[in-house]
Amino acid sequence: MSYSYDYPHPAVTTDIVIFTIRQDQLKVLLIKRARPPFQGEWALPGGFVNLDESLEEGARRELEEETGVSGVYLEQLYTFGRPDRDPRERVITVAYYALIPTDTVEIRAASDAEGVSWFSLRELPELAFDHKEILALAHQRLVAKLDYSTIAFQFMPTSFTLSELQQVYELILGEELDKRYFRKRILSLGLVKETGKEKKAGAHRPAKLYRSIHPDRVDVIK
Amino acid sequence: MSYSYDYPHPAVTTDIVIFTIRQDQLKVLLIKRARPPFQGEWALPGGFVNLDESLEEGARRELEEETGVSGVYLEQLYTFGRPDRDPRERVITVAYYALIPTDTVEIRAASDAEGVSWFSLRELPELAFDHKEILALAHQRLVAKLDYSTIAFQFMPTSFTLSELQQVYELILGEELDKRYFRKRILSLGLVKETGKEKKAGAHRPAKLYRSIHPDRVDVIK
DNA sequence: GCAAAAGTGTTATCCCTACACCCATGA
DNA sequence: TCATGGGTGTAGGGATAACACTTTTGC
Repeated sequence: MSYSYDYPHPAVTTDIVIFTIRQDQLKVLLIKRARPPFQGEWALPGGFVNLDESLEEGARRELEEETGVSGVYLEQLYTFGRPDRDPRERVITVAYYALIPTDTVEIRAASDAEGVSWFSLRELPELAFDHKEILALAHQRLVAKLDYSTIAFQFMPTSFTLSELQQVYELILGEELDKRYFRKRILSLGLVKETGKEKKAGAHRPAKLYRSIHPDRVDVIK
Repeated sequence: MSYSYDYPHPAVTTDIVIFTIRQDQLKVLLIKRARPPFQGEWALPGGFVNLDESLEEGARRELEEETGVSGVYLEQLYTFGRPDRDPRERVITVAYYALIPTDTVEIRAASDAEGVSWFSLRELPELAFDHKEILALAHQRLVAKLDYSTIAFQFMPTSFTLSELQQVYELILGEELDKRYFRKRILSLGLVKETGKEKKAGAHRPAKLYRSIHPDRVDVIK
């Protein structure tokens, strides 16, 4: 079977930068390429877009194939199309990034052996294609969005404490925040509400649990 | 001549939202489609990406073909890929937006007869494909960037008065700004400098002319 | 001399920041 | 009772917002 066109067509893929927080670090999912080009090197998960699916559907399909996760936050990042970015043929990739909540149970990447693994942004290996550039842009976008949106909530489980949320901000920003100001600011947005439950976590006062008012939405704030 | 692939490939185009300021209005360039689909309807300029050019090169080529203009600000906006957005075949379009300075001499769209024309954002015709959506997103991006970048400078000629710059902000934002605060703020950025020349424009005090320190760059501010 | 846009300072308000102690719990 | 993280208020400083009159020119 072969497909013919009157003029040349590029291939179109989606690549996904999948972020999560594990072990108090911001991590990204990479897969070890099983085939050339760049065989044996680490790369972002991704693949060709089917002709009957939208770009976002393609990205979600790849995301689910690699991690088994669905229904998480996914946003288009940028489209990369340098003519020589893939040695096989002209490949244009529409890059997305996804945020996976911290409690999402055992996603496939748990097993290192399969060639799928979480990497801290501080300890990235060499990456295939222009994936280093894609990852850097995704990270930059994420950091920028912390400032003017509720994107960080997408890393949180259904209910969470304000200290947990603050830790997520601190991890991504790489700096410590003032506890009182952080709490005042988050609560003043009116975008989280108390669940009425508490989280007991050891020999100290239990923390109130909150949940997002719009768990499926990222609000622009400020 | 025909091109064959082992699996189906989409077509990839670039479409460009070309903004300028004319007649005290924010305008966008549209072309009347000469061929089906959507023959006779207005659409954004754009076209297929050549296999040996990058996406941005393709967009600049289209921009120059439609307007004769080169060297202006151009930024990737978003990639649109609904499977049914073009009735002919699967077409994925990488949308860009461009800003053209107000003084750029007679660009081709001047002649309405050729089926190329400037439209005020307030008086848009029906648009082909999903171009209404693309244009709306470009406008939204432009408005957002006014707030935290020097993108408005890209509409200005090489030298300009602060009142002219303020008018551009007011036009795009659709609201009046305080003259003193505006001047203080712009000057405090340190991104414009006096040319030493003045602009005489009628029966009133001449205005100092300024120019951008980085005419080729959009700085993030605040 | 008058009409028209250019140019200029001060004050009040709000928001952000910095900062330290008590509370509830488990061991 | 002690160690641990949860939870709370206030005062000072800096940035923002509001506001009106004088200057320079062409006619």
